[in-house]
Amino acid sequence: MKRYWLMKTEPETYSIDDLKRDKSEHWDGIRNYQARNFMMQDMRVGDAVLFYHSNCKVPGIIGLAKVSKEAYPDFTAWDPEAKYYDPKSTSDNPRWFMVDVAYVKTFKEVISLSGMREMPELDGMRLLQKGNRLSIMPVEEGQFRHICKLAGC
DNA sequence: GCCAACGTTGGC
DNA sequence: GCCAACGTTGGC
Repeated sequence: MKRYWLMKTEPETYSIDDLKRDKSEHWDGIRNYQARNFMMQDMRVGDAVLFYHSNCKVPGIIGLAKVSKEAYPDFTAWDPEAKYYDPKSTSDNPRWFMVDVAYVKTFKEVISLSGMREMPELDGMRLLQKGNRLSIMPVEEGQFRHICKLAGC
């Protein structure tokens, strides 16, 4: 069964343009167990990913990507120089995992968070729930289709 | 830059 | 196992 996801990133750190340039990239730095478990247990190659820009002028969904490699250990956790170094994660017993994500398309216009809050079709969407801080979360098929339709894809 | 919401850590 | 303290996320 194909699944649908939303993945957040700060455009100043890694934007949709960066992914377009790289074509496919490993999604390192996830240090939250819920997000990790989604990657490890549920993400499969070919799953669709809504690409979300956070912490910026107009937060919202800016494009489409897809999972291009299933979960494997996040080796950046082993690097003492890396920003998300975690001494409790080792190569023998990795604590953190990542998937690879491939570029699909950039939307002509960002589908803003505030806009999505106005859409009755998206009622109950996880992204819109109060206090939500997950950087990786599942999206229901109907919600995904609605967003795709708006984006013209 | 502020701050609400949430997750994690660690003392007890 | 409780919970206070702390750190982080991310909208505004």
